[in-house]
Amino acid sequence: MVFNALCVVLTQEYFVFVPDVGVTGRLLVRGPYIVPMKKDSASITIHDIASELGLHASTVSRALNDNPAVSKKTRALIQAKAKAMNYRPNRMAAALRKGRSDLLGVIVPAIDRHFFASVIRGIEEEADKAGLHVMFCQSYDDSDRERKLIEGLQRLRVDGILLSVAKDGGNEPDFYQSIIDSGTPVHFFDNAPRGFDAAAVVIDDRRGAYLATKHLVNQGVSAIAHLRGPQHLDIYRDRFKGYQDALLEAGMAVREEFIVDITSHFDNGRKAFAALWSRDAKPTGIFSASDYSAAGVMQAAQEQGLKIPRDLAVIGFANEPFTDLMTPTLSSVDQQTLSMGRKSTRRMIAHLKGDDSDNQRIILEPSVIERGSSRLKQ
Amino acid sequence: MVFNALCVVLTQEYFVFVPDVGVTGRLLVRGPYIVPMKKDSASITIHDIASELGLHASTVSRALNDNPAVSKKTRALIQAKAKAMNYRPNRMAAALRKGRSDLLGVIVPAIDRHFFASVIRGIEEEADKAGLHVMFCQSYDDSDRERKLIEGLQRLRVDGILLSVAKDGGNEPDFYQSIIDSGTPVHFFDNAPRGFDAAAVVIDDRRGAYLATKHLVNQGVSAIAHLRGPQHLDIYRDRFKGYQDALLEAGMAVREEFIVDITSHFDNGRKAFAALWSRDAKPTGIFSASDYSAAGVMQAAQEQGLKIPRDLAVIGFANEPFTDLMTPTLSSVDQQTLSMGRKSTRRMIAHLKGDDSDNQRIILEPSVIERGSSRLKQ
DNA sequence: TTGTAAGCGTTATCAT
DNA sequence: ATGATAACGCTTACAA
Repeated sequence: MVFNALCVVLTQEYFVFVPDVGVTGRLLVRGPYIVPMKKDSASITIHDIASELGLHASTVSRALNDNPAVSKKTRALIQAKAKAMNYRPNRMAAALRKGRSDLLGVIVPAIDRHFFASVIRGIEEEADKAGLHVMFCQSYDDSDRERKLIEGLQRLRVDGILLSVAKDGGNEPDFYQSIIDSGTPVHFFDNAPRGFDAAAVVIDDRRGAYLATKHLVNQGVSAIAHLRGPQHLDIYRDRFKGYQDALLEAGMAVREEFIVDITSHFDNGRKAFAALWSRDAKPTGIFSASDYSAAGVMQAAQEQGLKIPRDLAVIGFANEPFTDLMTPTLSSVDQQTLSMGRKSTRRMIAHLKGDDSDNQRIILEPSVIERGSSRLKQ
Repeated sequence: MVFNALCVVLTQEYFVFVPDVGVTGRLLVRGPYIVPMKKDSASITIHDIASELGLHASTVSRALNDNPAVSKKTRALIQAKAKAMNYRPNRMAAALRKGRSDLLGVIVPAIDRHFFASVIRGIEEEADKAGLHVMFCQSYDDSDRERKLIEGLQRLRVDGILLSVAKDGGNEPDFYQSIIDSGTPVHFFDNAPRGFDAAAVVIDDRRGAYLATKHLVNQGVSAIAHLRGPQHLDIYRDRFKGYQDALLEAGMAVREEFIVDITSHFDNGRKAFAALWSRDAKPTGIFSASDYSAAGVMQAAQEQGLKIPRDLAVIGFANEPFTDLMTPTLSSVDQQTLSMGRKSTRRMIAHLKGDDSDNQRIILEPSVIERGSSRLKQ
């Protein structure tokens, strides 16, 4: 019992009637007295509830956890009392005792990319269902920060980590393996390391790029450029491969002067346009590995007086919501983000329940979203 | 000590040499023996480190917390050992004992709105500096969910909660007051309840709206419509007031037919344009309380063949990054998001350190970002 | 059905 | 400078 208030009563005379005894009389009260204040709900424990009810803390614990061993009556009594006292179970204490925090750690490069916000939504849905809480962190694509975040989550004793690897590519597969070996389950999504068997849910980037490029081919575009992401990352290498697949299938050459290296930013799209238009051969279509860069290209092209899609058809990758706000709207590739989050989380939950056998790579199917920036026919 | 591996050795003969004693001989080993496996780093405790070093756990604790009472030598020894053993302090246990989790709870409507993602970045910066960890949650503007999240954070024993109130406005000021009374410090940002004294960092919405509308006036726009946010929310009432302030100052009437009620969505912008253009009087400028709706208006207007800003000048509110990607780029009002996050967090930290006197409303100054959608004069 | 007691991994207050 | 010990709030095996 904690005392946080001092009630000073020096001397006070009360006129009292005690009903149970039927006695009336005078009562002289002297002080000071220390009187317990109403406790903060954060400091109310099962012991407080127990003592109010003349029970033991263990019974209260059982009742609040719906343990069938406790009688219906006392359970109802206890639960009502807990509610009345505004009791908040201390999850730290429970976690410490149970050796399980019911916390899931999630690390993404940045939460304000719609792609990740949407995956997170999928994760949240499944975690909520399972009664897990989720701790989101941003690596800002910085692998040093990613390592620190992982260690922080381990200190918090999260039950598992869902990770989309930082795109600076600074952490080796060995590092991730060592985390898993240290006893923290790690499942990957989106950008997953290769080189060892780990549970992962990824998109088929090669096929997504193939479909996007093929879409341009189908629209009758014959000179297709590619804004290519950093080639030290698997996902961007795969997108480049898919681009080549579609060109080769259509009998078109992969032309060096039609490839511009970018990172996923708006300004890089503008620069890419400038680079392409400084060369002799001009493309009539662009497949960009990034929506942001595609948006930059569109803006720069329009400033040059080009009509999109007539003079230049554009398609991006990731289906960010702003693609729908542009003029014309920007075609893109959808990555089944919600599904990615849900699937990842469901597998992690299965893993935590003891099924740690599933360390396959699940590969989701992307789909092209056709919008104004690439619609030439029909 | 936990044993998680069984090493079965039935009978095995070893030829051994014991250097310290200088004895050579035969050793007959019988089994089975239970052999401790290398422990998961999550299960290594200060007791393990202590016993490896022949010290006591309390000394290890002191050393790892840089308590000056422990000698330089042993401290270095202990810290090296902890590193070698890949020790991860159990924050749950520390929090339980210290009565302080070093966790900050943050609730925002949605993390994929750039406004909130940016405030969060500011929060993260300051929290990192102070060694606090942050738990982000999304209310999706649902006040039921907001209540559940708050309770969840209380169970986690976060030291304080930073809250941007859900925009469905379902929770009364009394509710928030009761949370604070229950002992959990709550500071508000962005959308803060009125009716009681609570620490809050908000933007001067009225002034932001005034500046935006005045900007249109200065560009020579004479018929200015307003896409008006839900009037049960202070922030949108204020933006409406600022709009009126600027009109009155310019000697313009506030015309009923130029006001359309929206919620902050792209489609509502499109609908608003349709509504405005179905009426007799057509505006030549629009101040929208939301960037998303402003984007919708722009798109719908352009589809009708209107030239922006020539036929219709547009300015939004919030300065979402997509405003820079549009054609033309969309003017908006910046809300000092980073600053909002930083200031909020710094005050909460001061509060947690014992200074709970500061429950003022801090009001930040907004600024107009002029872009293509409203630039009529040079 | 309920009570008792031990223990989860720390930190803080004593001793030594 | 270090060790012993209790306590934080909970769960759970065991006892009654």
